[in-house]
Order: sequence, then C-alpha cells, then structure tokens
Amino acid sequence: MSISERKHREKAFIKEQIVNAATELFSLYGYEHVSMRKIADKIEYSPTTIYNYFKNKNELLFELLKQGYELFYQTLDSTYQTNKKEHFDLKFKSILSAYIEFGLSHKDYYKLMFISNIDKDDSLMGVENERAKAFEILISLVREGTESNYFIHPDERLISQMIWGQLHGITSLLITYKDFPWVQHESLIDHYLESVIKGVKNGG
Amino acid sequence: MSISERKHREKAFIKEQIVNAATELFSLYGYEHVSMRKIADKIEYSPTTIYNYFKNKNELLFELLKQGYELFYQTLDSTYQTNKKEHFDLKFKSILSAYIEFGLSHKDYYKLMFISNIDKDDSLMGVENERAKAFEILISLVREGTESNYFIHPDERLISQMIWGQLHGITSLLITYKDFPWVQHESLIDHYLESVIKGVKNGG
Amino acid sequence: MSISERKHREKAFIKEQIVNAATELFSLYGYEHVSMRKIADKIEYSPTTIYNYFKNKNELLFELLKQGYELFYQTLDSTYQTNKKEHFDLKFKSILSAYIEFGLSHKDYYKLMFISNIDKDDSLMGVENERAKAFEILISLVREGTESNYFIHPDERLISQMIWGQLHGITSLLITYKDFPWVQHESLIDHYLESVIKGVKNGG
Amino acid sequence: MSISERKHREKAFIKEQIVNAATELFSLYGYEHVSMRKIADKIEYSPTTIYNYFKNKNELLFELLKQGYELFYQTLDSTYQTNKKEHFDLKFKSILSAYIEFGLSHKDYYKLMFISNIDKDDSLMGVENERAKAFEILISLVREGTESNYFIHPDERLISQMIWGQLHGITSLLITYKDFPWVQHESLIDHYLESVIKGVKNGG
DNA sequence: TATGAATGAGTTTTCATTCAT
DNA sequence: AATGAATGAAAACTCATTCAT
Repeated sequence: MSISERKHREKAFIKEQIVNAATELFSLYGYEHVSMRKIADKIEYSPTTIYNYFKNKNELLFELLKQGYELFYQTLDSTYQTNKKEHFDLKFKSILSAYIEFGLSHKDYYKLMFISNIDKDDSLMGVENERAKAFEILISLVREGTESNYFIHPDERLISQMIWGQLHGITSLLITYKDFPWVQHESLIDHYLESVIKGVKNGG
Repeated sequence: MSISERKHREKAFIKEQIVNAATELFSLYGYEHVSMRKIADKIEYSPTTIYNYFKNKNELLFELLKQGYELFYQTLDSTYQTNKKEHFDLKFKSILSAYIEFGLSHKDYYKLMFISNIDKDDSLMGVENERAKAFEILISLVREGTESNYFIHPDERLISQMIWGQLHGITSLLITYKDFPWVQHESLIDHYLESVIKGVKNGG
Repeated sequence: MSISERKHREKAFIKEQIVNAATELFSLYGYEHVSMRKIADKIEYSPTTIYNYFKNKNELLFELLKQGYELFYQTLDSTYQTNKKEHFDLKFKSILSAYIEFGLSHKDYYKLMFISNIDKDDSLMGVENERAKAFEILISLVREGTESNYFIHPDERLISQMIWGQLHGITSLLITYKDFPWVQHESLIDHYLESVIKGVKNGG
Repeated sequence: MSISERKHREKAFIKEQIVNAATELFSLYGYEHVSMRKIADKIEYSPTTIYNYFKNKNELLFELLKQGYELFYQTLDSTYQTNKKEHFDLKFKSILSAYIEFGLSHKDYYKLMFISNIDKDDSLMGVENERAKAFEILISLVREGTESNYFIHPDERLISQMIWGQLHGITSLLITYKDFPWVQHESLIDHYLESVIKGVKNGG
C-alpha cells in the first residue's frame, strides 16, 4: 500500500466516522437540533475539523443522503437479483417486503430520505437522481408485471406510484409513531403486504 | 353587537391571524425554522404582541394543532353523518376519501399533524387525545364492517391500522413530493382507493 | 364624610395596597426580579392601573422607601419618648435594641433601605432626608451622652457612626445570611448589645 | 517558554480580563444590571467570546467569587502567619484590621461576597465552602482567646459571630454609603477597632 | 491535517411603559 | 379610574462558520 493510498484511506475513514455520527444524531434528535459541535464531540474531534471534510452542514447531509440512497438501492437490487428467477408473485412480494424492511432497519436514513422535509439547498438536488435509480428497480418490476397483465391496470406508472404510497404509509407511520399501540409488528406487516398485493393484483 | 362582544371578536380575529400565519410558515419552513419574529413580520405586528396571545411558541403550536385536529374530526364526522344510512361500501369509501381529501386540502395542517415529528413538549400531550377522537370514527366504522364479516380479518385494530397506513401513504407522499411526476391526481387517488378497498375486503 | 373625601380615601387605599404588595415582593424576590405585572397580579389589578398611582417603578420604590423611613423614625422616636425620663443607660440600650428590632421585624424594609444598593434615580434623592430625620434621634441621644462624658470619646459624630456601624453589622448579617448557623438569636443580640455598650462606654 | 505555555497564558489572560471587567461592573451596577454584552463591550470582544471561556453568566460569577474568597483567605492567612508569634492582643487586632482593610481595598469583591444577596444558582453552592475556609482563621483565633479566658464569654461561636457582625457593619457601611459625611476614615476605623476589642475583651 | 479563538446573526422571551378608550 | 392592546429595548444564549496557525 502506498503512502498516498494510506492517507486516502485514513481520510475516508474519518469522513465515514463523521457521517455515521451525524446520521445517528440527526435521526435521534432531528437535523435542526444537532449542532456541528455535537457531531464533533461524538467523534472526539473539534468542530473545525468537520469543515476540512465537508464544506458545510448541508454538504454533510448531502453525503449522508447519498449513502442512504446507495444503501437503499443496494438493498432493493440485491433482493431483486436474488429472486430474479423466481415466480413473479414471490419476486414482487420480496421487493415490497425489502422496502419496508429497509425503512425499519435504517430508521435514521428513512426519516431523512423520505419523511423529513429538509430545506434542500440547491446543492442537494443531486441526490434526487440517486433516489430515482433505486425506484427504477421497482418500476421495472412493475413493468414486467403489467406486460403479463398481472395488475389491475396497465399503466406501470400508476401502479408503481400506488405501491410506493402503500409501502411508504406503513413504513413512515411505524417509524414516526413509535409509541402508538400497534398490533404485533410482524403480523401487521404480513397482513399489510398481503392486502397491498391483493389490492393491485388482477382477479380475486 | 355589544362593545364587549366586538372586542372579543377582535381579539379572536388577531389570534386567528397569528395561528394562520404560523400554520403556513411552520408548514412551509418547518417549526424549527420559523421564529416568532418571522410570524410577527408576516402579520405586521411586533413579536411581543404574539406573547400577549400565546404564552410561548409551543403554546402557539398547541393551539394550531388543536384546530387542525378539530377540523380533521369535523371533516370525518360530517362525512360519517352524511353517509350514515348508506350501504357500507359507500360509507366506507367516503370516509377513506375524506381522509385523503382532508390532507390535500389542508396540507399545512396535515404536515404538522402527521408528518413533522415535532419535539412535543409535555404541555403538548393534550392534543394527542384530540387526534384519538377523530380516529375513533374510523375505528368504529371498521368495527361495523368486521361485525358483518366485511374484511379479510376479524381484528378491527389490525384492519384500521392497515387502512391508516395506506391512507397516510398516498396523502403524505403527495404533500411531501409536490414535484414528483405523479400521474393525474384524481385518477391516482381513485384507483388507490379502489385498490385499498379491494385489498382489505373479503372475497374477490 | 364628603364624596371627595371618600374618593380620596379609596385612592389612598389602593395606593397602600400597591405599596404593600410591592414591599413584600421586592423583599422576597429582589427589586429587579419583581415585574410590574407581578405586583399587579398580586392585588388583582391590571399593570396599567399602577401607573395611575405611580409615575413608574422607581417612584413606587420611592414611596415605599419613604414609608419605610417613616416607620423607622416612628419606631425609634416612640422608643425614645417612652424612655425619655429613664436613666441614660436604659435609654441608650433601648434605642440600640429598637434599631435591631426594627430591622428584624421589617426585613423587607431594612433590606431595601440599608442593604440593597438600588440604583437610585435622581428622583429618589429625596428620601435620603427622611433617613436623616431618624438618625437625628440617635445622634441627639449620643450628644446627650457625650455631654455627661458617658462615652470613650467626646466626638458625637464619631460615636454615633461607630454605633451605627455596629448595629447595622449584626442586623444586616442576620437578614442576609438567614441560613448561617447562628447561635440562638436572642442570646446573640443580647450579648451583642452588651458588648457594643461596653465598647463605647467610658470606664470598665 | 513553550508555545503551548504561551497559549495557555494568553487564554488565562483573557479569562482574567473578563473576570476583572465583570467584577467591576457587577459591583458598580449590580449583577442583574450587567449584561454579557456590557462586559463584552468593556473588554472589546464579542459577547459570544465570553461563552468560550465561561459556560454562562452564573459560572462567571462563580469564578469571580472564588477568586474573591481566595484573596480574602490569603489576606487573613498572611496576616495570621505574620503575627503568629506576637502577643494575642496584637494578633487579634491585626486580624480584625485585616478584615476591614480587605473590604475597603477590594470594595467590588466585598460587595459581591458579603453585601449583594445574589440569587445563587445551585451550581454556586461550591463557593460557600471557600468562604468557610477563610472564617476558620478568625474562629481558630477566637478559640485561642477563649482558652486563655480572654473574652467576656467562653462560647467561641458566640464571640466570633459578634465580631463578624461588628467588622461587617463598618465595612459594609463605608462601602455602601460612600457619600455619607463620615469622620476621617482612618480615625474612625481606629476607634472602631478599639471599641470592638474593648467590647468583647474580659475585664475593663 | 487539526484546532483554538472569535464572531455575526439569530433565537426565545421578559419587561417597563404608553396610548386610546 | 381602569384597562386591553401594543411595542421598543434588551436580556441570555446558541450556532454555523471563518481564519490563522
């Protein structure tokens, strides 16, 4: 390993530390309530140091969201690849399931990515494209379904938007209303998915 | 109209102005990003004046949420009353429709009530009860359905939580992602409702 | 009683109420920590009303101090009158005792009059004269003593200033350090007075 | 001098500047009337800077009082050490004299330490112990006196409280009533001390 | 590269006071 | 005489950010 490479890795490591600390704190207390100092304290660096890695707080958020969307994409994609050869029913359900699973396993990211309406700087617009890449998986799967007349409606945009809505609904509620008297999570999600599929699937 | 009554109305009017300005600004920029000064500027009063009507920023939020939940309740209840005698299918759909309609007609309120995860002061706990009252309508309607074996599952809590999830999903997405290339709203919502009902309704 | 007299009395009554409330609150929480609103609340009038009786907060303090000095004067004077014919020893001691007694019985006043260093508006200068009147009693008594060579020093100003210092010392400490582990108050004061007298009195 | 040491000194220097400015202003106008901005203005820094050195206004007061009590202790202790071997009369008088001297030389400190009744935060309780340390000197000296039957009363607590009262009396009056027509200071204090000693000393 | 020092802009809130009625 | 409404001024404090080293 060359010297410059080692330095590069160290640098990436600190950056990663910062992003991790920020993700946790942002999710825990909300973006607005987390000061640069608090992030710095958590990783035991000075606040100034963060500015050596990120131009400002917003860029830090940007990086964080990029990683979130990347992880989101990886999650959906790997599910997709794993089930590629399976029957459509299974493929479809596994993707829906993966979406919810992602949200509940990475509440921090999901909140920042899909719930919080953070005042996006112009510089933040970039990440929207990242999100699109992940959605493409869902859309192409739906397209596959429409082609074989699987869904109640032939418009793939309509169907995928409906599905996104339903997936987002339960995911965001479970995250936001942690203390609501939900029925048992697993059972709720199971029935929810069944219902969603029943709702969009052709026939009865 | 007596003098005291006029005064009372004036006072109520200013309070209303404050709440309206706050609602709009909170929803637009987020509770944290809206200062008392900004609210005051909007209604062209001094910041101090707001404190003559509300003890502090949190109480202002409280009032605002209370009004939101009240309106939410009224909306659902009037829909319920209107369709009381109708066939269950119609009754049921009209309530679901009313929920989404409320969210889209009062985006500001909906955001503050169901999307923003505002750090609620203890003093704010009161409004949670207001919300419960509104939900009671949905729940009792679902109960009516379960009694006649309308739904795929006999547990009214399960069914109503699923329905809330689905309603919240589309409503919050449409509000949060205003600029997303949605298919035509009306058509989307129509199909969405059909799908939700198909998904939870017994039989095929 | 004429109508104007009744009105005059009512007016005086409210003024008195205000002064009483203010005295209590000022002493309890400190002049700076008592707002006009708090005084108003206590007497169940509006803050504005106070301004119908006093030009501003400082004038209210002025009135209050005036009453305090008046009471101080009355206390010393009545003690003086009562013991006029007594032996000098007794007369003298009773005045010293009355001073301390006044302080401890009217901690509120004493604090405001002799301890707090309130930023006296020019308008407040007037009360200083009131205080002088009260001191005059002490001084004239001391003068009587010096004339009969009672004290260790012939200068009546010197002696009375020394005595004031000693009286103020114990009085202010007992008021300010309420929680100090004092020996029993009565005994402390008794011995204190004995000591003061022994200290300034001629002979042994 | 190493670089880190220089930095350390600079930091200590600014802290000292802040404390000095605060001491003077607090004493002059009262703790409540001095804003962080006013202190900052005096030392020509921004108000924020003060917060880089002290957590808040109360901590600044705390530091200041700590220094005051430390100086108080040093003053009494060095007087005590210097006169350790002297005759009790001299030793005793020199301590009394040192107390008054301290008050008049450091009026600002004395006011804040013994006259102002500042609403002490819980965090401030610590300094009370500092004060006790200083008093210990006076008390132990008195104890020495009582053991040899020097005083009019065998209770060392009684005697030391009486003495404190008398010392505080003249000191606080001279500080508070700067403009009172005092007889010549030096002479007043001399006679005062003589009188205090005569008052508590056995025999005549 | 890491950071200590510094700050401008902004936050919520309190208060004495005025004015029209 | 009493007061509701309104406000300018100021308070303590926080924060993202810059700069020199």
